[in-house]
Formats: sequence, structure tokens, C-alpha cells
Amino acid sequence: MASELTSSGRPSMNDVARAAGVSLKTVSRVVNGVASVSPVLAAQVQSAIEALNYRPDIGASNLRRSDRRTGTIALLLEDVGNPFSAALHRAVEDEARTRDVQVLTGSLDEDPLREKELARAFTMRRADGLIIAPASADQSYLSAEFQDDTPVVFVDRPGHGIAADTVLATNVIGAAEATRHLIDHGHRRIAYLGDYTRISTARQRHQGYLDAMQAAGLTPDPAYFIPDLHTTPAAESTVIELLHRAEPPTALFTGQNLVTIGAVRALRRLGLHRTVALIGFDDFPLADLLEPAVTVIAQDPAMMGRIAAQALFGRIEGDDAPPRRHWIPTTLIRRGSGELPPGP
Amino acid sequence: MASELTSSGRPSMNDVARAAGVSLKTVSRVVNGVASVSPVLAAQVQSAIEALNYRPDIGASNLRRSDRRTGTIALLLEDVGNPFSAALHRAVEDEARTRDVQVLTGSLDEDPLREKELARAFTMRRADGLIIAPASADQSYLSAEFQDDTPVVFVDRPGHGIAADTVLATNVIGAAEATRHLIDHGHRRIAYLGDYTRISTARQRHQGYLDAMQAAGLTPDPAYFIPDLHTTPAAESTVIELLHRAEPPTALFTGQNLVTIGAVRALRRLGLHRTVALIGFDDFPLADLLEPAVTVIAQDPAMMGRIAAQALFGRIEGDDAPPRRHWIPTTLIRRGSGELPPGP
DNA sequence: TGTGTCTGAGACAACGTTGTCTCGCAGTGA
DNA sequence: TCACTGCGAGACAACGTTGTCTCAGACACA
Repeated sequence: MASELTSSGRPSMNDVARAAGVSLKTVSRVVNGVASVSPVLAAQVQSAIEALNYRPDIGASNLRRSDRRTGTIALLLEDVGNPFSAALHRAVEDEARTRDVQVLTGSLDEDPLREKELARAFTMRRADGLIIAPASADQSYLSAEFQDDTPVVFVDRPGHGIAADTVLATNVIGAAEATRHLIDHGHRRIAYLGDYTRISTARQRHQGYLDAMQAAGLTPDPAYFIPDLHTTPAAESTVIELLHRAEPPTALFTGQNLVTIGAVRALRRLGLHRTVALIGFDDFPLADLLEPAVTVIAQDPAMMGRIAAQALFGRIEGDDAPPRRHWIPTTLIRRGSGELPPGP
Repeated sequence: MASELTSSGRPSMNDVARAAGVSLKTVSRVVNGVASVSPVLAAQVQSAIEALNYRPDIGASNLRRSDRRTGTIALLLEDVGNPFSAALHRAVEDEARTRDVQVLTGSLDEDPLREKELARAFTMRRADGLIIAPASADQSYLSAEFQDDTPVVFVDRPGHGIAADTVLATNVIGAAEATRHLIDHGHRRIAYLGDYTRISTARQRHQGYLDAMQAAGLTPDPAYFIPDLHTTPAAESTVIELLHRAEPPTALFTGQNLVTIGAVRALRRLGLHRTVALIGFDDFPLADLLEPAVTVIAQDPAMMGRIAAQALFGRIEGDDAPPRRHWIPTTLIRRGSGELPPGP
């Protein structure tokens, strides 16, 4: 157990070499599984490694290696604590795991400055690639940041100012499907309630709503267009105000999770949860256990993460085809709230 | 815009030095904010940095630096996709952010082998510290893995075989409070339904249940002790079976999130959700919107993450006091399901 | 026996950066 | 004018590792 280290910290290959009575380079060969080492020496090296608890420093390795891979990718999401981001994160991790790659994560909180700070932090750590759900309006800074030699994949939201693979939900189609579903159930006064207009998914979902209304020959009433809701309390109070109007909508289409939940709370407080129809974009846990259960346009964050990670690793491994755009389909899940008829 | 790089990849300090007409070391001084550089040269260096989009390689920096900090910590959780882990992760990130530290994450899925693999992967990346919710029974391997020079903090579950700071919820107290609450509402036949017994939190919550029963002079019926439930479907079918027995319990105490949700589903299917009382350990979104709303013992994963991160950074910065144990209190939230009286 | 080939293993430089040492030069005081 | 001080800035080695080169020795063959 007596360790013969020159330095006080972790043992290095040199310490292992000394302990095993071989050259540094031979230790390197054993660690990297190069075949041309005689079994006798290899065994000596192995036991020295175990005696000293030697662990290679992949930072130093990376510095010298020709492929320059750190075995680390970066993942920038809206908020690793929210269910959508968390599910996507998990799927990325699963893909990374099969390749022995680790994942550095960061939350952007819709803050463009934070996005740039984190991009820089990850550049300085020489991540092999980046998956990002961008918060800022323009990602052209990324090509300078990464010198165009680190692949980038956009997920959930498209990037701007830089060509890269992109993985998106079918926001327009899904929102149109939700709206059409409400129209098919007899609704005409349908309100759209969405997130900040600067967020592209919010704009697309609104677009889908408009498309479906127009396709049905209905004129969307601007009074029913309610953007810039970002939190549950904001959505709740806004819905209460909306339903107190002289001519309230008979159906609500909510363009985001927290907004949907705010709407559910508001309808409950007003006792209108069995009267006013509701469809939310993005599924959430227990939606099926509410009264009435909430009809949603479900996204598939796990698939988005998986496809994004596969695209990224493809690029890291040398795929240099033109950037691709992957559409991940949404699904209408009928549960009750979206099938309520309009009042008399 | 013409870049004068020797190498084809990212520019190095050498490239910046050449472009600015100064020595490599002067660039290093400017990058590290050493004051003793004349303003003129510093400005030349700055503009060369910007022209070349130079970004320091903190891996190389770390290799040479005396403090040996990578500015990266590792976080090992049960599953970054579940709400508890995700909330904890987010809190750790927030603490790390104030210190310009990035977070490497990994999910263990109750797999001891995965725990060891990830510990090794993070050692090889020379993380400055580790926060872990352990899946294996013994973490003594960590002191070899980290050579005792990388601080470790256990969170949610205690570690074994290695002394380290530990951040735990008051599982026994919280579970006892839940059970007492049911007893106070007149229940005598109370079932405990929990996760795998090998998980320490599951054992502690069961212990709290036993404590409260005994304190009330009740003998816990072994038939009402139902361990090893890990998923919602398993919990759902088990609860259905349980309530079909000749003498079913009048109240359920569920020791974990997914089990609670399985119980809610089962009670709904049986139409007993207003008859059989239910208290769950760990809060979950929308628990207050169910019918009846679900009474829970709420944990505070964000506080657990924050305290764990603060403890870890304290150690990283040199705190060498004996290991501490931090207890994060749980809170009983009365919502209705836990206040139902026993049937006649 | 001499020559050539092969193989295993060590020597050395280099990756990008920082710690330490040294040196030149301007400014100071006698 | 001459030492002395102080300060800015460069030279050099080193961190832990791998790529490349070289060399010693075993072996085969003419």
C-alpha cells in the first residue's frame, strides 16, 4: 500500500511507469490497448495501475491526441428543471452514454446573454459538440465561438445566422390540428393564449391557429389573441379576465404548458371547467387525471433529444452533408376538455 | 480578416502572440488579467484576441496551473428526467453559476455498475467535486477513485464506506407525521406502499410509518406492508389487489411519487378516491388540482440541491471541518385526500 | 557467417498553457 | 556620472499525455 509518488496529488503515467519498471510510453500503450506490448509487461503495468489507482487524465490526453476529442458535449436548454427540458436532456444522455460521452448542461432562462456566456464556457472546455434550444434571436456568434469546427444542432427552436441541423416539433401543424379540432366541435369564438412572441415556437403555434381559422372561413378576432404569457399565475389571471368579458370565448387554445395549467386553474375557480373547452400544446403529467381530463397536442421531447443527439454525433464523426431539418410529429390526445361543445 | 495561423484548428496563445507582436507569456498575462502589462500592449493583445476569436483552452490551463481546478463539478442523480432530480439539478446549476463552474450530469437508474462507470468517467475528466445520490450500497470505492482529494457530497441518500457531507430530507420524521396525521383522522388500518427496500429513503419512510404506529399504540399489520414498488403501473395494480382484500386498509401512505400516482389511478378506477384516504411522500405538480386534491409530505429538492452545492464548494475552497449532515425539513400539505375519515 | 527483416520498447518532442527566472531599461538619488 | 531600484516583458521548463523516431535484439535465410 505504500505509494511511491513523486508528486503529492494524483499518480501520473510516470508514477505508474516507475512502479512497473517500464517506460512511460509502455504505460501509455497499455492504457490505450495497443496490442504490441508483451503480456508480461502489460500485466506488470496493470497491477501498478491498480496499486496506485491510476486514472488517465483525459484533458492531458486530449491536448496531445490528434483527434482532439474531449468526449464531452454541451447541452443548452431553457431550464433543466422543467419537464420538457428534463425529458430531452435524459434522451440526449442516453445517446451519449452509448458512445462514452459525457454531457455538460446549462439553463438559459430565455436570457440571450446567458446563452453567450455558456457558449463561451463550453468552448473553453472544448466540448466536441453543442445541442442548443436558443434563447437569443441570432446565433451567428456561434461560428466565431466554435471556429466552425464544432458541430451545432438546434433543438426545439431554429437557429439564425448559422446553418446547422435542426430538430423541431411540427408546431404549425399541431396548433392547426388543435384549432381545427375545436372548430369541428362547433366552436367559433376560440382564444389563443401563448408565450412571449419573441419565442419562435410561440409564433408558430399562433400561426397554426390562424391557418386553421382561415381554412375554416373564420376571421380570428384580435381580441382573442393573447400573447406574452410566460407563467402559470399570469395565465390564470388573464384567463379570468378574458372570461369575464361581455363576449367570452367558448374555447381556449393554450400554446404552452404553464399557460395550460394556468387556464385549468382559472376555469376551476370560475366553475367553467365543464363549460369552456380547452386544448393545450404540450402534454403534462396527470393531464389525464384532471376533471375533465385535458386534451393536448403532445410533443415528444425524448424523440427530439434522441434525434438531435444522433445528428450531433453523426456530425462529430464526420458527416458533412448539407444541414438537415428533422420534424418530430405532434399528436392530438383527446381526453375530454377539448371535446366539450360550445355553450348555447 | 486574413488569419495567420500556423495550425489549422483553433488559434492558440502563440497565434495571438504572433498577431499582436508580443511574447506568448504576455498574452497569458493579459488573458489572466495580470496588472503588470502596459496598456498599449494589453490593447494590442485584446484586439488580436478578438480578430482571431481566441478562446483559452482551460484543459491546457488546468494542466499547468497550480490550483488544478477544471471549473467543472459532477452531479450523479437517479434520473435527470424525473421532477425531483431535475429540480435538484437546477438548484445545483444555480449555485455553480455564481462561481463560474459548469455541471456534468449523469443518471444512475438505480444501477450500481453505472454509478461506478460514471464516477470513473468524471475522475478522468478531473471534476473538482462530486454530488451524488448513490445507487449502490457502498461508496468506499470513491476514495480510491478520487484519491481523497476530490470532495464528495451525498444528497438525498447517505453514502457508506466513506465520510462526506450529506444532505438528507427528514424522511423518518416526515413519514411519521404523515402516518400520525392519518391516525389522528381516525384511521387504524393504514397501508404503507414503498419503493425497493434497498433504497435507504424507502427504508426510512417505512421506519417513520412504524414509529408513528407504535407511538399510537397500534400494531402494524404485516399484510399492509407493501414494498418494492418502483413504477406507476406496479403501484396501480398492487393497490387494486390490496383494496379487493377481505379487510382492506382505510388509508394509504405511499412512500414515493410514482407510487402515489399509481395509487391515485387505482382509487379512481375503483371509485374509492373519496373513500380511502391517501397521503403521498414527495409533492408533485397538479396534486392540488386532482379530485380530491392529494395531501403530501413535500420535500424541497431545490433546497437540497442548493445546500449540497454550497457544502461542496465550501470543501473545494478548503473547508476541512469534519463531515456534516444537513437535514432538509419536509412539510405536510393538507389538501383533502389525507383528511378523509375512515369508512363506517 | 553475414545480411536483412521484424518486433517490442524506449527516447524525444510536442500539445496549450502557466510558474519562475532573468534581463533590459527607465527613473532615482548621491 | 554612476550605481541602485523597480517594473515590464521575454526565455525556458514543466504539467500529463501521445505521435514519431530510433534502436536493440531475435529470427530467418542465403
